Amino acid sequence: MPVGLNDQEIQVLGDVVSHKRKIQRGGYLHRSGSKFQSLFAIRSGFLKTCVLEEDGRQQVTGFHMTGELLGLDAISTDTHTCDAIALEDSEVCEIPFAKLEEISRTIPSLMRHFHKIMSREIVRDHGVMLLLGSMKAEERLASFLLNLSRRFLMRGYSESEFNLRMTREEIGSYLGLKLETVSRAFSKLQDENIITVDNKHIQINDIARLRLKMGNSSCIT
Amino acid sequence: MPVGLNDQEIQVLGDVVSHKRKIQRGGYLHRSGSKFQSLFAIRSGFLKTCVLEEDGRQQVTGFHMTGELLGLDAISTDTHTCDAIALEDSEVCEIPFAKLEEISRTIPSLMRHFHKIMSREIVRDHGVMLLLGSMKAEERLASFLLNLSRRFLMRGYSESEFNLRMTREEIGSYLGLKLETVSRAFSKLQDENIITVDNKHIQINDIARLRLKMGNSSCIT
DNA sequence: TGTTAATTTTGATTCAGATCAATTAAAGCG
DNA sequence: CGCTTTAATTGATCTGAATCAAAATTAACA
Repeated sequence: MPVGLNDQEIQVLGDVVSHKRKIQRGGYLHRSGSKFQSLFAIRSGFLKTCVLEEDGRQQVTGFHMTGELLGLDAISTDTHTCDAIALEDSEVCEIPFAKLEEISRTIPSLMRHFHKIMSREIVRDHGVMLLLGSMKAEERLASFLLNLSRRFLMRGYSESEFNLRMTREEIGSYLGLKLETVSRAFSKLQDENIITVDNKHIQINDIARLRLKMGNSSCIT
Repeated sequence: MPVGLNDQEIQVLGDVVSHKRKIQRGGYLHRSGSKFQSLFAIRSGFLKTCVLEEDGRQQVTGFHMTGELLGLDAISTDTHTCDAIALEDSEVCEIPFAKLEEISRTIPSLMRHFHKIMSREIVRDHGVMLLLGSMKAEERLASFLLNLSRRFLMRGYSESEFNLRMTREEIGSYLGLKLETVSRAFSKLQDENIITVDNKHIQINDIARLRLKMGNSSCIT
């Protein structure tokens, strides 16, 4: 559901503007404050975006996987507003933004598509705002897992079994919870036989009940 | 800070595509689920956007004033994802989106400007996510007031004295708090002589201390 | 492969904010 | 203008998540 391109669309963009870049686990794709030149389409891997607060702690603003587009926030001021860090070895395709704008002038469908992607990011953020503003810990985690599940499914992976790339602390940061609370929520869902947790390996045993846990189905579509 | 156009920019757009529309207090500019055709530039007034949850309660996703652009979320699916309701008599300028895209193809600076506006909305949402994910009640209210203050200032109004257009409940919904908590936070700030509250009338007595209250200055820029 | 560091789980306690409840104040309206 | 409805304040209590603390597990790496 989050900002995404299908394989074919990535291909089209790739033909036009392609400059691949590898980032290894823990490496930065870009840093907050750095000059914005290009958007990045993720070809493989898994990244997080986060902002550094002055006290040194960081707040995760999103997790991003293959097919998603990073850097949309930087268009506003020509400066990146967050760090993008690889949670596993990743490969991205650099898309010089000026070029993208230029090309989209002559290909209306590309322009339209790009606008839809930006808009989808806004809708996604509103979903997260709803989650943070109105859901309790267990509901947040259920939403989060269902969101990951759907994204893995869309990419041809299992929707019921996957490995988390991020720590409990990073999940907590994203969901507005402390890591202990995240851990407890995992344990609770496991006690109810809704999921099976083995450290980073998650198995969803009863997706319907997980959806019920989330309650408010309008969130994180 | 939120998505905005200056007077001149509104003028430019207005020359190209202008169809004004008045919405009286309590009226809908658009409803969730309705077909998306146009963006709306606010010429005067004050609106809120909100999503209706299935239980009938509504969650406020934003407050919007003169010069701001509404409807960006609807581009994604050609369907509005939220309700936009006037909190006071308002006037908007309708901007048919297809026309905007067409024109922006020939005016690069307009296209660029539009992209910046969408991006700014994403940045704004990230700020709200940060607020909801990591700030406590008093800090949230301080952020909210400072944000309003700055927006009023940008529009030529007093930054230290203004009337709220929304209820405590709507503020709470936006900030992820209950209305009682919002009320208590107002009282607390007043007890500390940082602000003076007279129902909907707010006077900021010590903007520096209000900023300190907010703490983490990276939020809601 | 052993040693250290990081991560995760679980328990006990505390606290901010929700909830429940009642009063006061303001706004709509016949 | 008085009556009704809606909004706001304030208090008392309860609760979910934070915090503090310790143990267990996993990962990193020399």
